[in-house]
Amino acid sequence: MAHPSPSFQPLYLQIKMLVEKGLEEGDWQPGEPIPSEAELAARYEVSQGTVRKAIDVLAAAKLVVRRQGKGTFVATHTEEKTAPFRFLHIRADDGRDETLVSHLLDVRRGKAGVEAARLLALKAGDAVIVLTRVLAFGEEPVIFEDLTLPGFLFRGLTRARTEAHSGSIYGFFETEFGVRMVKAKERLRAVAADAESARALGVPAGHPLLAIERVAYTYGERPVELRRGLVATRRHHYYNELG
Amino acid sequence: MAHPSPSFQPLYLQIKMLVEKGLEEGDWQPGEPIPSEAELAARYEVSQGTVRKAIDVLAAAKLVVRRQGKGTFVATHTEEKTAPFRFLHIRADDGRDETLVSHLLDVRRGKAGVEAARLLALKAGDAVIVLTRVLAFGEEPVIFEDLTLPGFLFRGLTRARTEAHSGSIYGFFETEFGVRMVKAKERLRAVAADAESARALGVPAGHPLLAIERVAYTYGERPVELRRGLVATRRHHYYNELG
DNA sequence: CAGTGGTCTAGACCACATC
DNA sequence: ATGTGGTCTAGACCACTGG
Repeated sequence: MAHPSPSFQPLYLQIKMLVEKGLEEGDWQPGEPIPSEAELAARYEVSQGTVRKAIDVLAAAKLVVRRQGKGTFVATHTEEKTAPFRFLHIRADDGRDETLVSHLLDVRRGKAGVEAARLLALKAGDAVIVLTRVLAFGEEPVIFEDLTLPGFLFRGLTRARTEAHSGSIYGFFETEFGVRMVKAKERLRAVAADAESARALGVPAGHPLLAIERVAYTYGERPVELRRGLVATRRHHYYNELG
Repeated sequence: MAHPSPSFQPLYLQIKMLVEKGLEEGDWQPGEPIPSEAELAARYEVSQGTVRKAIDVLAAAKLVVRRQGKGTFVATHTEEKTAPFRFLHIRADDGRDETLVSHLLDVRRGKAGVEAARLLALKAGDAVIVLTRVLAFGEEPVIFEDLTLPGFLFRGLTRARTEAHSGSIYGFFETEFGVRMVKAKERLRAVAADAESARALGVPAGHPLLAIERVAYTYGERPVELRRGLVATRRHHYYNELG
């Protein structure tokens, strides 16, 4: 049955928002299936084609994943098979995929400075947690980075719990804190290594490094992570495709 | 009328390939409309819905642009209104959009080295044209780059003709040589400025620069440009969104 | 086998642009 | 008024998955 049109937006976008709200509110967990198209069509009293268009949009934004014959699943960062490091754009020059190892250097609590507060939509002085780590590809340290997280979303995050978790850190955030990264914006610059980062990455002080500033977002464009990384681009590079 | 299914691929992908071939062969020029969905449906004897799905794919790949009420148009790099610099990811830190000025330093013909030949799918020694230029944002020189082009595609490219053209260089390639850039892959690194680039960009020798290597492609994944740029990230950065 | 997403059709109507 | 793309429906059938 049709809803003739008591609205401005097309029906399928309204349905999309309803399903998105369900995702946001945790009606279905990451990795689990959402209701079938037929069921959603019945529930919202629209045709299956309209539900399909709605889910097309969500799938394009990678909030859900379709699997023919099985169903539509809530996207997750924890699945080995598909893409455990969807947001990692650093690649080896020779194309090998080396094992990625994280060395956690520090976890501390603090207060947000004005800049971090602005980028994370907090107030200056709000509680934050800052992780510092080095990522090594194979044996070689390649990335030295800080992650700044809003304290109220990551209560109970400790060094031990973080180290206990294997796999991508976004998988950890997802399973342990229910925070799902959905989108990110990055700004890249070239900078000279200072003493600390030079030591961490095994390059001489003053060596050129690729600086990446990332703000990552959950549903509804809400920023939930600020990351500043320094990358030694000796045998690795940042890869990007432009369409 | 339906074609029951004498094939492996879905019908709409077959239609998509037919339309894409038309684009590739220049049946319709950049900026001009392709035939209406109804006409394509009649021509290929499929339903309009199937044509729509085919065009959806082409629109997602930005080969065409839909405009409601007007038609579907061949994408172009020459239109001021939409996005004259679709592939330029360098932005000012403060978000201003300064006028972009190109200073062409050199145009010369030469032979492809092994590396350039590999990336451009040529044979080493094949004729290439190399442009060298500086891009300035406002008054400030920001990018110093080389463009290496296959000679056989850009016959008659001269310094004078290049300078005569205003707007994006991809617009120039499109209108003057019929070469349309459709996609590109980039690799970014941090490097130290050598004497030449330091002079061109107004930074001290050894200053960290963002090095961007781009291979740009036309239809069918055919590489047609190799670009190596050095970016002074004093008050500018490389912007990227991750989905 | 039944259930899921994927394709395809035919037709109605809406929103927008142009004449 | 006409032509374009955009939405929506109802129903048929295909392709794939799993019990």
